[in-house]
Amino acid sequence: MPELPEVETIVRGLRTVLPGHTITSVRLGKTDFIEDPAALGELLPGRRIEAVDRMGKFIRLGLSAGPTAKNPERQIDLIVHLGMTGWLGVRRPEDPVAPHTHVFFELEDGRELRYTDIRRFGQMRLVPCEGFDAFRESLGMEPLEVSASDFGKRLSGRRARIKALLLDQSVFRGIGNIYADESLWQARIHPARLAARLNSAELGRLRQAIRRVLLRAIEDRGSSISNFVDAEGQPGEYQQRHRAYGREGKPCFRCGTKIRRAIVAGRSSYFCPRCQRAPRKLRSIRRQSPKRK
DNA sequence: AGCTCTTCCTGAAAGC
DNA sequence: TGCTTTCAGGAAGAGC
Repeated sequence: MPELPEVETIVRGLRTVLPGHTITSVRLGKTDFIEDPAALGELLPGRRIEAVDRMGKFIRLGLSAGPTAKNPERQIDLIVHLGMTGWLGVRRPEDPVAPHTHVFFELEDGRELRYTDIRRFGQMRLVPCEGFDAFRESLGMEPLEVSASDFGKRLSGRRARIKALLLDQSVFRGIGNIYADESLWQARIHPARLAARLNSAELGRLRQAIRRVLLRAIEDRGSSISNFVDAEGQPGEYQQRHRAYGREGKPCFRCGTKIRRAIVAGRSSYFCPRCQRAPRKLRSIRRQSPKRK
């Protein structure tokens, strides 16, 4: 569910209600997605939430130095990744608790910041300030901030399929399966094209397509495919603008050809076989995927 | 370097 | 109806 626009939507919601508030205690359910569960209870109570922002698909809560806790002088970031089904939002204690809610951060005003994650593919960890640069450098560039020349540099010479690189968070951070397909459709580039074979016009179109798609999706507060809701519990609307993702067999919005689905980079990929021409090599290879077992 | 397959987990939808 | 299989917005690791 959560790619860059959905995470941005969650972050914007949290930013209006969290900064300035202090975590008083932490309650945990299942913790197998938390790097160091005990550290949450040890290090977070007494810290004030100073900032809420997003890095790719990661949410960062910037926390003040602790009061009497150990290492009181050090600031810490709480880093949260929503995985496939994660959700983070603020509720009152009397509000019903959604199933699969596994972390409650109690705030000084009585409210609770809750983390819910059905599949627990999310991640939660504390990153001390001295570890932050290393963390950030493990991620690629923000797709909404990358210049045209950096965009080209990141992809030039790469023999991987363009879709695989768009999904690679160390190249650009924040693009997932939906927005990769939507951007490639918009740019009229087949997902299985090798990045090194894209010409400069195609690279330019792709960068612009990514920008347009992501910005519009953020305006629409993300895509709600099955159960994504924002920090307030409202669904997004961008799914109504999908042009490729999930549209197998339906007519292309540009040319009317039926949208096809194929596995590229190990993921379901939707594209228009007419607007997005397959690379020559590929047409001979890769027909049927062998059924295992 | 890059590809495919597997795994983590739960639930919805499709298949029989 | 009911049981089984497949698939899902993510990502890391193994093996080739």
